[in-house]
Amino acid sequence: MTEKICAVAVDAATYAIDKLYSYRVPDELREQVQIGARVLVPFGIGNKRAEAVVLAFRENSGGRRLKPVVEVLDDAPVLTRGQLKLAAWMRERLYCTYFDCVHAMLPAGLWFRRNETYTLAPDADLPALQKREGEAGAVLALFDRPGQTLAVSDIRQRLGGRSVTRVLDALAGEGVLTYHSNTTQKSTDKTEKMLALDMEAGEAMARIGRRSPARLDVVSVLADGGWMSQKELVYMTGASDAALRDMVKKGILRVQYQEQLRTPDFSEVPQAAPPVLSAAQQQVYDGLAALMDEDAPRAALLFGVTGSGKTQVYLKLIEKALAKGKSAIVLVPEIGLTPQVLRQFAALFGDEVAVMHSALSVGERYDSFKKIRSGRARVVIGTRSAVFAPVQDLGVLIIDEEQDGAYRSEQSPRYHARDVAKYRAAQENALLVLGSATPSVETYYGAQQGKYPVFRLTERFLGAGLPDVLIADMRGLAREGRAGVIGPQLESALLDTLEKGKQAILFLNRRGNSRVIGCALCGWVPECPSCSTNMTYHSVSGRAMCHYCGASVKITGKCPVCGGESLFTETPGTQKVEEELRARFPSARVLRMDADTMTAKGAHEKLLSRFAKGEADILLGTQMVTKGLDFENVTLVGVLDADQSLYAQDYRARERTFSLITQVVGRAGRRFDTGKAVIQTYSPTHPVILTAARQDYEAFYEREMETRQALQCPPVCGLTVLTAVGEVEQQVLKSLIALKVRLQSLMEGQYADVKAPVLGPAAAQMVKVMGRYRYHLTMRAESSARWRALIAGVIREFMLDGKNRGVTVFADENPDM
DNA sequence: AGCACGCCGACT
DNA sequence: GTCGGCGTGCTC
Repeated sequence: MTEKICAVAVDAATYAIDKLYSYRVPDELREQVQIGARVLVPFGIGNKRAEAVVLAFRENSGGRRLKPVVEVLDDAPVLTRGQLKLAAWMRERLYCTYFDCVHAMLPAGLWFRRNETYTLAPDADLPALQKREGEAGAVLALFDRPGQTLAVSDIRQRLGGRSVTRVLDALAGEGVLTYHSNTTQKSTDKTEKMLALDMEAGEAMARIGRRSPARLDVVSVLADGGWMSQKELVYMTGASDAALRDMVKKGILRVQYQEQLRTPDFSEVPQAAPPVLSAAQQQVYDGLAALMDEDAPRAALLFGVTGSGKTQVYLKLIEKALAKGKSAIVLVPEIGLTPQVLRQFAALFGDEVAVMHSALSVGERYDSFKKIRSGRARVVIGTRSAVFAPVQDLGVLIIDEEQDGAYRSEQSPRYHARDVAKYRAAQENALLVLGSATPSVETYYGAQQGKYPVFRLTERFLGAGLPDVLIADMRGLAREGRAGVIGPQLESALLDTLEKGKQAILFLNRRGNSRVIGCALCGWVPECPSCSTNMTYHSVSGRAMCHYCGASVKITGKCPVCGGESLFTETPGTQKVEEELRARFPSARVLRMDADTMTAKGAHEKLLSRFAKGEADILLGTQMVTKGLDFENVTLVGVLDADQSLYAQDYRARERTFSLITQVVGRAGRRFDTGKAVIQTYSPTHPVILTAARQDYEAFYEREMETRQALQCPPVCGLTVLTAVGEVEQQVLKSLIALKVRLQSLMEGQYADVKAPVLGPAAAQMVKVMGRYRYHLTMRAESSARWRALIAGVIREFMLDGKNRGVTVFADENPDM
């Protein structure tokens, strides 16, 4: 028989050395090693055990002597061939390891806690063995008696933390020790003890006799022959656990353990009839349904203004997918996954719904995963990571609010759920629906290029009108000697609202830690002369800097345009604004909602429901208050600092600002025509603000495309950013400059075909995070296989080069910066 | 990233 | 003489 060899992706491998490693499959594991299953392999010089996923089988080892697979961790594959293919696809595009991708696809509960042990042979001559030389003797000295078992971690610790795997393996080879590993999954399958009668009810009664009333109750409760959980039975009859155990022993009851899923129980949500579509909705649905029927990779943009009822169309599409025997995935931004939305899905699809989002516990997520993988749930609703849900036979994949930034992962793998969704839909012949009221510029550009048909919903639900939009010019406020963040227009609108007993929502529109600087008198904002993008302020150096090319200008405290001396850097936080509100409107009840007050689980809902009940007059917060916009009594919405997001140095900043203002304005007038929106800005004539105020996406888009063309940013051009991070600033810069030189020289020779200018090094928005400095190199180039090979190659080379010790580098394509 | 190997200074 | 400092190179 020929040797069997498997190619695996190893967990312990870092990006620089990540590739497929070959291992010999011992004969006794031949049957168990399967593609997509996890195995334990010795890795590195120390042969430390590492988890790995089998990706393929190979014929020969190329003449090398291979290490053997130690153990098989899964009886059945945890990843399908399709998922393995997706992992390879992601790895190539996201500059990450196979295992990073695998981690993204599987719930944390599926991972293992490992406890490896070695047991001394029962017949070992311990005194003789302990006299042995070197490490072997030292290891054996830790044993007190033959047959004893010690954990590897324990042995290692007692020997001063050195790697001991090699000696242990050698001793195991001699037969002195035997290896054993207990791998326990982090989340175990939860079961529930179920009881039922094991004989006729009458006979059972007779056996028990009148002296045990609780037991008689148990029999009568179970008389219909059904199963009931022990927990419930105890609750209903008052019988003790011991009594029930005894009844089982006597043969009156029988036990069965039923798998229990820690998934939300929708059984009490009353079933609802499928939504009735309006004529416009029906037309859109028909178009999308026809695409789904083509059973080929299809993608479409559902461009529906706020309040036009996109969800109804989604529900109908999912219903159709189910009717065809297929599954559906709906992605929503974190903020959109409210209990109300869930109930809407549950009312239509009942127990076929599975939820996946980050607020679930490890166990809950694991159970949702199981419910989906087994096919018990065919409708998945969740946030970003739900795009990996292991549904069988995907029919439709919907991304709601596809422009939302929450679809991009901030940690490795830095995937964008929309990109993964596109790939999945294409691979699995599913329909991809990108839904939005303000599509991302990338998506709309794709639609304009003919990549996706566009379906439009332009009518507002129930014909609700737009609110009055007031663009409040904040320039010159400082000159008048007025301080604070609430301008006169907003102040009077607030007074008016409070007088009428209505409610108001105020947005503090800040993002991350970038500081926009500008003139409070004329609205001037510093711009990079070579990149024509806004610069952001760094208080450490007192300079405004460009994050693409690294150029900077000194901020003197005086506006170069009007000479004014009131430069704003950032608006105060929610706490400060709250104080100001209390001071100016002492009788108003203010509710603050921000990251600080929202740490507890479910705090969101609690706060919003208090607001909905009218327990407060003003709701103040960051983006997360958008959920409150649907409340009937809210007639005023204020955006306190539109500029903070507008001028952030990020080519998507204008797009985000447009989207936010559009949503705010669109929703404020949802129920009443009396709604009012106040947008405070230092740039009252900025096209983004003007187009958003009148909900004119097309005009915004036209203008924005011109800007992107001028800036050479996506979707016109690809952007690749290399970031170096390290504790010694000079070293980070030195390494990054060397990397730049290396890139440039490769693009002179071997990679001349993908030549692109390299900008930087430039400081990151946050130059120093937790004692580590970050600098960027920026390149404008189309991402192609060749380009990615160049980038991946230089990163690997960089990380393997001893000179760069202490500095790590990673790449991102079209990131949010 | 770990981890082992190897070559130098401070200690019993 | 040796214990342990961290520079260097490898991971089937």
